Amino acid sequence: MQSKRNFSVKREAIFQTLANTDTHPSAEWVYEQLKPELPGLSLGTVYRNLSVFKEMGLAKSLGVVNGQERFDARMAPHPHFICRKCFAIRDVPKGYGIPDSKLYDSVGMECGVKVENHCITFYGLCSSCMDEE
Amino acid sequence: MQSKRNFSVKREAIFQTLANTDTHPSAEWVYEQLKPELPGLSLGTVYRNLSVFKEMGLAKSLGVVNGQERFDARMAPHPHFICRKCFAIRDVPKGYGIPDSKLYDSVGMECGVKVENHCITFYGLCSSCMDEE
DNA sequence: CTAGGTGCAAATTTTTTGCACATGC
DNA sequence: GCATGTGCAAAAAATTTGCACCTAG
Repeated sequence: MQSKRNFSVKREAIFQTLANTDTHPSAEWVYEQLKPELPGLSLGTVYRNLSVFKEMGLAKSLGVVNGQERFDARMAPHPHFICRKCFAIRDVPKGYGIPDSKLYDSVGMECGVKVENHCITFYGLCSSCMDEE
Repeated sequence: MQSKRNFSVKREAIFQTLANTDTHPSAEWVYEQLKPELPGLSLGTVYRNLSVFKEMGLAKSLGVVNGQERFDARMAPHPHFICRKCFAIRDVPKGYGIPDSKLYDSVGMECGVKVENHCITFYGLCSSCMDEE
């Protein structure tokens, strides 16, 4: 039985896990979440499917945080906040960031490159970690 | 004999290599640059010293690009451009990016966090890689 | 049957670390 | 001599990959 998206059961489960969390998880985290539900799942499969999602444009990498690559299925560009202590990642509402759509052209002109994308990340302390200080 | 900064000869050489390039290099790149000049140098020493510079606030990490961490000794915050094909990193003049210094407070308020830092990265194709397409 | 998906473990790659030795003061 | 720095190689950690099997259509 496959989903409407024609994903295998496991691929669909991995995608849903990624899509239904706001933790911007690592492969390991997705794997731990799904292990109770899908005892046969293997970590390599999670890695492989996350790569598939990236290629299909269904997910993007937020980069390596504390040694692990983190993923996001919210494809609309928006800034992120990363806690330097617990490495939680939160979405920052769009609007805090680059406002002008002509900026890609300006930067491209200025640097002699073709800008296709950008990302904005704020760093600091999340509320839980602030309390502990 | 040590430098005015009281660095060991090798530490100073590693720092100068980092400070005098605009390639935003990886540890490996610094190591390869210095090997002819310092045949006894070991890669572990480069990694250790780059960590030291980060702790001292003399360098910062630009994150992991194509599997390797990249470093920058220009501490003034400024955006970067990363080529998705050859992974070259270029500085983007400050001014292309977040203009308002109160933004940290706004984001902090909005998200319930303490913002201490940010980074802006543009992605696309550098001029060499554009020519090859 | 065929193509795509998966488990498993080994391999790869980058970075870190332990420890003995070296160096500068 | 002492504290710091370093070479070397092993270890650690994350990710990728080869290959046999398995499952859906």
